[in-house]
Amino acid sequence: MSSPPPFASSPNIPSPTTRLPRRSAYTYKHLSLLSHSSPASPLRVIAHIDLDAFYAQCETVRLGLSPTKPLAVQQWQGLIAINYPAREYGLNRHVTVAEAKEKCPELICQHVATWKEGDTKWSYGDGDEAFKEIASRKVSLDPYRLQSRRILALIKEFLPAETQRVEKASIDEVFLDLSAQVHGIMLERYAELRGPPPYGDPSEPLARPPSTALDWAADALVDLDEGRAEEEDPDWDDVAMLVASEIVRDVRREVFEKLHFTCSAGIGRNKMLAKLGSAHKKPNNQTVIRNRAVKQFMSGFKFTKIRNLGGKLGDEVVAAFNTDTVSDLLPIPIEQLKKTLGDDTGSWLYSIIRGEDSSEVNPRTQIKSMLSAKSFRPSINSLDVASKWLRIFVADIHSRLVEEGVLENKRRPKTMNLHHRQGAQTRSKSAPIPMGRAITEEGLFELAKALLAQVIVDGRAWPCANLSLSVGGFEEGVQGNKGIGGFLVRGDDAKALQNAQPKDEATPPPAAKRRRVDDGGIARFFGSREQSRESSMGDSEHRHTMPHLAEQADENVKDTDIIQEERTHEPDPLLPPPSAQVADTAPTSVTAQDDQDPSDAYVCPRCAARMPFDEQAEHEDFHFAQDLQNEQPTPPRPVPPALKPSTARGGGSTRGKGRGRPAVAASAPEKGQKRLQFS
DNA sequence: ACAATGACCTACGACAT
DNA sequence: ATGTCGTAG
Repeated sequence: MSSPPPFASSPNIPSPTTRLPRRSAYTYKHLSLLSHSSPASPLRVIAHIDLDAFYAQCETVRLGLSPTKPLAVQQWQGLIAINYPAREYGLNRHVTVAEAKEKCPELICQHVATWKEGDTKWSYGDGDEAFKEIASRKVSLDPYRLQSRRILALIKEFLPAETQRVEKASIDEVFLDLSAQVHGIMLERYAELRGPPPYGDPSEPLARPPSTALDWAADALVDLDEGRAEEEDPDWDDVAMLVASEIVRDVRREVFEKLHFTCSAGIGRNKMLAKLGSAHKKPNNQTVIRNRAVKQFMSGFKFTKIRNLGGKLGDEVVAAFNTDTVSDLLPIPIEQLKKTLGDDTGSWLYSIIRGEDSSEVNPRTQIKSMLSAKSFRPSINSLDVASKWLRIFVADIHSRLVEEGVLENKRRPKTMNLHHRQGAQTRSKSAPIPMGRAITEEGLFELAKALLAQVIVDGRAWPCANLSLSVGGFEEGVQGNKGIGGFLVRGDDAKALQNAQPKDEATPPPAAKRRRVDDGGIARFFGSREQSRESSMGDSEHRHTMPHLAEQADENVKDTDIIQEERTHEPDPLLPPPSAQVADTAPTSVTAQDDQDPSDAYVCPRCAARMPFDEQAEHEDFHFAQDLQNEQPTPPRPVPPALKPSTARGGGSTRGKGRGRPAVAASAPEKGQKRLQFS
């Protein structure tokens, strides 16, 4: 327990004077990293927001009920969500409806919406009735997706666009990287943070923040680490947390006032801590895990509560070390973790139980796939019945595609997957969704049937216990998409145009030309017939940005796919802006700021380069980028846990290098890396 | 009172081929 | 590119 606190201002060493240190543990560099939401900034602030009993709240809101009434969401005979008032009665998932009503007679059990064969839309109905018709209905989570979208949209609207970084983590959770916004607010509030670093040296510590107590309002604060006192003066990380906490409170208030949903939130220096924090106090509360409280907070947990340790990997760790608590794991040396779990997983675990997690908030709010599925209670036994379900899946997926903006061609899926299960065996088939033509229900249906046919041909298909259909590989509409994929597609379409002969319009594509029988059969339904029908509906006009020339060109399709996948990663080669040339060649001989500054020029405090004022921002960006490259030869340690127990660990063979994450990750074997970013 | 459970539905990502 | 598996809520 006497391990040194992370930062230099440690009160560990009895200071000769009882006076407080006047310097912050944080530097100008840390502050600058903060403004760029860099995971390397120790000042980083991440929030996790989690809607309280989300499905239940959706129903309460939809029905206009008082949120104090106990309510549960029913699916067939089970309960899949229980609101907090109902939990007071000791209800939990998987009491049956009958048991629940016994414990809480006034409980409202609302059944989820369902699709019924032949329906053009899901609908709400009586729960008993739904259960009777379980064989002909499937549940729809659409109402919840809709609310989820509204909430997400509101949050994105509320946060300043310039600094927002929002990741949709699930239907009822988001991560916010508040670093950049917090940085801006801190500069506004504290003039002492604004200037350039003394001597132009970014490694100079910041001045200490005012030592007045911070006002944490009603936030739940986590207990401090041992040896830390509440009276210990705040540093800038505390200030950053406080500012973030204010933002989160405002977000939550907005969501409540505008949409009537309550949520819980966690605020911490990374995603893992934020996530643990949001679950700490529910409902309708927010928890701040200050850096000075991280150890205390973490040590109380079972590590199986930590993301990625809730499954097989967690079991493996439990088995290997005979404990499920964080605190029991802490004394285990990293070498032993690595030996037992593999290098990557071992060092990832070592960090994560110490509250370190450098994973980034992925600014992504759109879904990547959608799936519609049904488990068959008595299994089904015929193609006929299966086809009927495929119809429903397609209707479901198609209507969701419409909401996704596929009709306006904003985004469209590339592939379709069909999963099939009988008993323990599970099989899946997938196929590309023909490009360049409108996506129609009919087309999707025929494609789905073709996939099912493949499964049946493959082997025994009946009785079938589960079927699911999904579409994925969503691509941006071509407007905003400068990716080479889109470019080549365009080129290919053009080629297709040249090759295509009028014959295609008149006759179905000659089957003889096709090597693969499956392709042919499928593509026909997205072919010219569908196409002409679509265009007559005036749909294709929407896609003017990408000239899908109304040609179907089966033979050419195979040429198109090759490059598709290579959507290159972003790290643009950090080209120094013109004004930075000096910096490149003139090393860090920063010494004298001999700026007798003629007021028409800006002189960079770091490299003494002289430039017009309006190039200053760009130039600073250059240094920032350069710093990133210089100080973290390899990205500090994102090291996602190597999942896949079988391969990642044991053999220690890291030869799977060809795949996985881009470029930089390749330089993984870091020697004597310092990992100084936190200490 | 509470934890652990199992079935279900949806979604994401890694990896093997 | 297709298929399987692990994880999570």
